[in-house]
Amino acid sequence: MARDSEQLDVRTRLLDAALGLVRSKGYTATTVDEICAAAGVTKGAFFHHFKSKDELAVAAVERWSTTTGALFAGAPYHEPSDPVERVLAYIDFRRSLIAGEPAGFTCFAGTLVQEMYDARPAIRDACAACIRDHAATLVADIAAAMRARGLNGQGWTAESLALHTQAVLQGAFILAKANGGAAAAIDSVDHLRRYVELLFGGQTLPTQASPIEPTLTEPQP
Amino acid sequence: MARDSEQLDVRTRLLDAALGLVRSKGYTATTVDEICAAAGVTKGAFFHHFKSKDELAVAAVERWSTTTGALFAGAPYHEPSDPVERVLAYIDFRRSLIAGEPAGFTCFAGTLVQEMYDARPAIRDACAACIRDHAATLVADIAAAMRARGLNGQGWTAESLALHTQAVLQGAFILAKANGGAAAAIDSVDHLRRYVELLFGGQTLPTQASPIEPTLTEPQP
DNA sequence: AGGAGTACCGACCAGTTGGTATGGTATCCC
DNA sequence: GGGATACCATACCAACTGGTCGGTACTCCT
Repeated sequence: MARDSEQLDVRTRLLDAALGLVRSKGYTATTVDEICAAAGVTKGAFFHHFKSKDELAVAAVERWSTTTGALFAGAPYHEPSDPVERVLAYIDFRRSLIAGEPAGFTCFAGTLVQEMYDARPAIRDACAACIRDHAATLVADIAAAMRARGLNGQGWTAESLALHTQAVLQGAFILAKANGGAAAAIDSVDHLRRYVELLFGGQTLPTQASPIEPTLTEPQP
Repeated sequence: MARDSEQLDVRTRLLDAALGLVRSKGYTATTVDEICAAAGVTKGAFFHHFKSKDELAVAAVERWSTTTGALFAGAPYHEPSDPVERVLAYIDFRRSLIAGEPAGFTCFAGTLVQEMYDARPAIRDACAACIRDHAATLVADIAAAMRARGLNGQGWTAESLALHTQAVLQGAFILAKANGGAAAAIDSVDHLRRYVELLFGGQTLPTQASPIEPTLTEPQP
């Protein structure tokens, strides 16, 4: 048991180091030596736990999927009884996570798949599963919201709207990286929230006049 | 003049080769030798025209910006007299471009900035300017649409909506790369169109019942 | 003619890359 | 206590990387 926890420790340190480095430098530009240095281990340890750099990448996606999955599963946006409000609360929660440096709030899977989708199918598939699985956690709430508002046969499905939220977030991250800040990304998420409000009827929420509370933008200039 | 056209030819071939390779393999994974081979020139020619690989990247972004700028400037979506319809026609035009392999319809600037935003400020700034300039071409139509529909002080600006369209497109490209096809990206663009319709009043367009013509999806399975 | 400048070639270089070979040590099982 | 195994460190390697440099062919100017 002590051995297992120790093994998990080195392995986890390698994965976390890879997550941080790849999110800011990209996958190809991140070297195995850098990952080892950041994790405080040597190359021998690296290749003891992973057969190759690509295998580490797949494992890192899985770790990213589980850690973010736990974060969202434990987040408070599931509390509202109205499914429409749950969907909006999810968007607000995603919005609240966008702060600081892009490397701190952008999506590892989205970054990785953009770079490696063509060259490494295994990595691409792992990233695709990560994004798809997260989007799937929204489908039940969106479907319930559609039923609650009598929206069906409008030419779109709960699955497509769930994926659309992920597309907006991924695109917002690119804007943030390009503009060097979180402001542009937050603006886009606000548009996403407005879209969901309009889809499900803007009158149902009390915060309609100023749909977004400005308390999360920036502490002090 | 013949010399100039010859110079432009080799330089352009290098830039086009870089555009294609980087869009499918990423910037770091694309080697100078590969670019030279794809362009049919030697390494000596490469470093005659560009002082470094990074300088080529910046020049490639500029070329991408001018070629796509010409494509959009000459596109037919500027024809409708109603500014709302022009905005929707722009979205339809973007939608029609999404077909085939992701490397063929995704955005070079978005791909590049995602990978290099932190390590190479010059490349990031060039990509940011490219995206920002393209978004700026939409602002006049969006602002006119807002005026035409009496939308002001709604908590969003024409600039933010223009950037949001780019965010949706960039995010749609990531979904396409992850899922290995254009379908997911098109779904997201459809949501974007629906958002714009809802913003400016869904009743103003004859295509409201089935907002998207399915003629552009796939020729034959 | 001849010299200067431009465009290009391709062999070469130093540094870096992912990955390996080998050896040492702690723990576990018998 | 002895061997098997997991875990990790160090030294090392072949391949590849961006970039350099001496040389060549060609054009233009005078």
